Amino acid sequence: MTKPPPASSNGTEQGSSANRPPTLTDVAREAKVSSATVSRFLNNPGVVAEETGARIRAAIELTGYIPNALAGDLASSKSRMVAVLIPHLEHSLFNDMIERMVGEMTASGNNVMIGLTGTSRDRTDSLVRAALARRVDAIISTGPASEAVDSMVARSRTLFIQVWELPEEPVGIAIGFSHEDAGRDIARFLASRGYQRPHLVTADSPRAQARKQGFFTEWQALGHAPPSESIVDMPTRFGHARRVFADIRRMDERPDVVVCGSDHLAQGLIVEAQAAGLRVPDDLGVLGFGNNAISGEMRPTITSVDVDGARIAREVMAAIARHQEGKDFLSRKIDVGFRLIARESV
Amino acid sequence: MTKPPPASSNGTEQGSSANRPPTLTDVAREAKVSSATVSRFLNNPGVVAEETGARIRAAIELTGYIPNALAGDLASSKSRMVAVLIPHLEHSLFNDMIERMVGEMTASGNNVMIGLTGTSRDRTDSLVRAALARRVDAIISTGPASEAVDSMVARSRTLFIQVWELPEEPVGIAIGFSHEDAGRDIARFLASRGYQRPHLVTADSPRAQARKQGFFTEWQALGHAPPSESIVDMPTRFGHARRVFADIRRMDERPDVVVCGSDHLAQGLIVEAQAAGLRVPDDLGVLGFGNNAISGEMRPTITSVDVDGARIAREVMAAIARHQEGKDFLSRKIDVGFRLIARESV
DNA sequence: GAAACCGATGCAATCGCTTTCATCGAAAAG
DNA sequence: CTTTTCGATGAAAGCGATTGCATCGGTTTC
Repeated sequence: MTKPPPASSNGTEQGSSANRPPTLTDVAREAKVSSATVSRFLNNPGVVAEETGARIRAAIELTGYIPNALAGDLASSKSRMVAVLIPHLEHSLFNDMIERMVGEMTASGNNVMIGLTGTSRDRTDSLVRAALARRVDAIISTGPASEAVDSMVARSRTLFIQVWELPEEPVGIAIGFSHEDAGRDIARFLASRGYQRPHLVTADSPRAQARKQGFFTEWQALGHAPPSESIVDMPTRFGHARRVFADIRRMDERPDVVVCGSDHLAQGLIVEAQAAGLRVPDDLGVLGFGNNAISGEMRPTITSVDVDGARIAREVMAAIARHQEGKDFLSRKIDVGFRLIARESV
Repeated sequence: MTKPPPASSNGTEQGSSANRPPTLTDVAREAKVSSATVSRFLNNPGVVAEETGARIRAAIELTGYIPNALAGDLASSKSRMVAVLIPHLEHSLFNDMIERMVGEMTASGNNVMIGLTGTSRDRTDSLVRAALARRVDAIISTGPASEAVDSMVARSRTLFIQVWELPEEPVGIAIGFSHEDAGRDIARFLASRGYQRPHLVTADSPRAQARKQGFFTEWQALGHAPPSESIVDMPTRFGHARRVFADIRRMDERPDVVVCGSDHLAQGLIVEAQAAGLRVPDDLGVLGFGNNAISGEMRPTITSVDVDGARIAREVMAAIARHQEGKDFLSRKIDVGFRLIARESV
């Protein structure tokens, strides 16, 4: 339907329909109002008179005007844009959360700039810098940045939201849960199921380490010997399963359950175990993390730890909204908790 | 290391260290040069004298200056930012490609705005609009937009790159391959393996339909009866497997191979088949699409169609570079092809 | 009927950079 | 020794919006 004719028209004196894209002023001229009014119409239609609005709408249609957000953001010194920083896109535990956030942000007229930090601190730093340079309204990150950047962020008006984690003293605010508690609960759960020799697969990430820590402590507090362990690189993924399974088969005292850092890895282990003729969970239990959609659909279904990505997304949105209204935060840490979901694989 | 002291300093007359973030001018004053020089230093260090550069660097350090990209982009009317539009983040065939693109873009100082279009044309349109409003250098999309938007894009200076597809007349340029050819090759391949009754799982997307079309045509040209089919919603994912497998079991003439729209679905089918006691590929072949990392790691490994995501990413980067230099394109369509990778599952 | 108010709009000053053009001293060319 | 050339810098005009303040009819209010 929208089918703007060839730009030009019965424009006033200046035949300004050159080649450059139409500006607010062009629209204003066309609608015979000031550019201020057009701006108001665009940002707050309520304040302009019905009939004027109609004229402006027509002028926009006619000229094929597209607002220049760069100029608008500069003038208003806000960007309607948030940055999301995650380590990876493939094999990410966060995709579900991100997908929801992006959806909600977009729906509320914000845009999302995405940055992949990898595991390098430097990349994170430079991405934070880029985000600050764009004057984003908020930076959502799964990890902390360096101290240098922390202070940059602190000095700026930007809200820094760390998700999936609850550091002692967050730079901005944190929305997440205690990975140590998660590790502890997993230990208790496995103990309650009568498992004797868990094998931990941990990646070299702060979060994974915290879970491991929680697990170790509790497991030993429950009177067991320390569990065995495999280390994998980040991110924890399906493909790691072969090596991990090989590790296990090589051990003298075979583990009776494997605690994985992600559901994808858990899935991989199930596949490996089955390929080797083992039954899950009878011969080997497998526990995932993150409660990805697949865990409910795998055979056997995977026991996992659920983190409410939707809740995190909502809290993030709420935090941004509060921040934009200039309100303060009741608490700088929001614990969204986690839930161990018992299914068939353990 | 970077540890900017409390902003203020022995600044000249104006004690302008108020509360607002430092600007170019602040840095300039501090370094006793004009703001133009600081700007030059930032964008093209080569043109400023060694010693001046040092002073500026120091001033930046001292003030904790972060350039305002909004202002910069407005002034130079380019944004060093590209938009990437994909249907979903979870279960996306494109993640690998996107990850590479984001990596390369970031490395070359560009930022990436990500948009999730879902399957709605409207969402796509409004995201394109948002991208144009931000005056992105390029919009990379896996699908076309509406006509209305097409003309907006055409009118703008923005490069529109459609990936993973090769439409007759791309709006901007297209980097992809023929899905119809892929379907055809799959048909030939299965025929050459002696399969008789393929079952197609297709989603209601143009690309999936094109592949199906190619498959149907070739399969029948080879003298076979039309294959059976299951329809699933987008995106094609692991979880669809249960229903699809149930479909198959219910059929009178059981298929001997299932052609899936993604490796995740293929994985799901293998899991279902095995859970039902079937052996893959002996009792049932399974063919994936996209050559995700898992396909080489599954048991059995999954025969799939590989699309060179890295190549697409490179071509995209090259196209953007060419476009930024104002050069024209030799061709508006770049065929990156595809490769059928035979593994164990078929 | 004058004062106060109000909704709708215009004027013009920003926002923080980039970039053209001009300037200026020093080195190279004549 | 003058004239060019050149490298380094400054002055200032935008870039395209937003927004505080002023204006101006027309209502209300008393």
